[in-house]
Parts: sequence; structure tokens; C-alpha cells
Amino acid sequence: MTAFDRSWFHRPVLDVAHDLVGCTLAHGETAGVIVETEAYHYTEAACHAYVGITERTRVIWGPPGRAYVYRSYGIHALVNVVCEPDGVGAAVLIRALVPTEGVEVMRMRRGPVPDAQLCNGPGKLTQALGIGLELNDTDLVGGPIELRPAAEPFEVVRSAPRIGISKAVDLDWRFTAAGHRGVSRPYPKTAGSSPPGRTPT
DNA sequence: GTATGGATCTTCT
DNA sequence: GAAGATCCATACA
Repeated sequence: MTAFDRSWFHRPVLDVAHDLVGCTLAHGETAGVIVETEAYHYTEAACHAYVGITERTRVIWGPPGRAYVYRSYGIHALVNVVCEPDGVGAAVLIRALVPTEGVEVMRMRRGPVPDAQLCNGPGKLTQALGIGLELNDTDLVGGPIELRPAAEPFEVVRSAPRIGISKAVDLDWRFTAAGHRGVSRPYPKTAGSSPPGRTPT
């Protein structure tokens, strides 16, 4: 068995986000080990599903074990793993991978960057793996995107506040592989200030 | 090495 | 009309 059973995704989003660290995400001839995830649930404001079911968020509310791919800031595709039962809005954002297969292909897609930077960001890993919006709402069980269980479970992962959001920032729903830096992005200098990348006018 | 601001466009109010 | 789960180039120490 090289893929998860669908029931694996039929669990609390925090459990899935935790267990997803160390697993392998594969698409085509490229693959990488997940080293950073973030959990999102419709009960908190940072989740897209928080607003309810719309044309955009429909997938999150759908059956578990599917991929929710959406466009962020107009230019990046981000991939999420839908989990929890059908009718519950919950998903896990894949934030960072360590390339393991098809590294040459990744380099071609990503350009001349250090290997450490091939997949160290949610928008970068989708580009490296060739995952686009056309893969939104595709199956992770027997679909084009494959998810493989961890060869050996990561013993320690730590939870920390999520990044790049402005709501529900106090929830420690980010999971990073122990001993790995994951996405090397500095936190906002002062807690409670505006998030990076946007300056209010 | 670290900090700041712009690019870009879809979705929702 | 405004906000957003980002990335990259540039400026400065």
C-alpha cells in the first residue's frame, strides 16, 4: 500500500496536519517529504471556509481526501488537503517540502535556486511539483496527486502560530518537522502589528 | 544578513 | 472597492 486509505483523512484536522509531517507528496515524477503544514478549520476566522460555502470554498466543505488548490495574491497556487467528514470545512495547508524525487525537473521549473529553496514555501512547492489550479478538487486517493505515508513517523513536531494571516493568529496550528527549519520566514517584528507584505494606507 | 515594499488577480462585500 | 493562507527584488546595516 503506497497511499492512504480515505478514512485516514476522515479525522480531526489537527491530527491530520500533525501526521502529515513526514509524509511524501508526489505529483508526476516529482515528490518531496512534507516538513511543514498548517491546519485550517471553518470555526476560526483565518480559514477560507469560515465565510461558509461559496463557489471557491466548496471543496473544503466536501468529502475528505481531496485536494483544494487555490490562487493566492493573484499569482501563486497553494495546495491543501481536505479532511474531516463531508460537510465540515477543514483542510491542511502544505507549506514546505524537502525534495526527494525529480529534483532535476524541479530545478527546471523553479529556475536556478539552491535546492533548499526549491520547495520551502507554499507557492514554491506547487510550482516545483507542477501543481496548478486545474488540480483543484482532484482526489488524493488514486488521483494525479499522490500522498504516501511516512517511511518512519517523525517523532517530534512542534506547533507554532501560523504565518501570513491576520486573523486567529494566536492558534498554534502550524506543524514543523523537528530539526528542520521549514519555511524560513521571520515573524512580524512586533506582535499584533500588521502582517508582513502589506502596508495600510 | 535583515527589513521593506511592490507585483498581481481572484473572490467577496 | 478592498482584502488576501505569497514571493521576490532591492535597500540598508
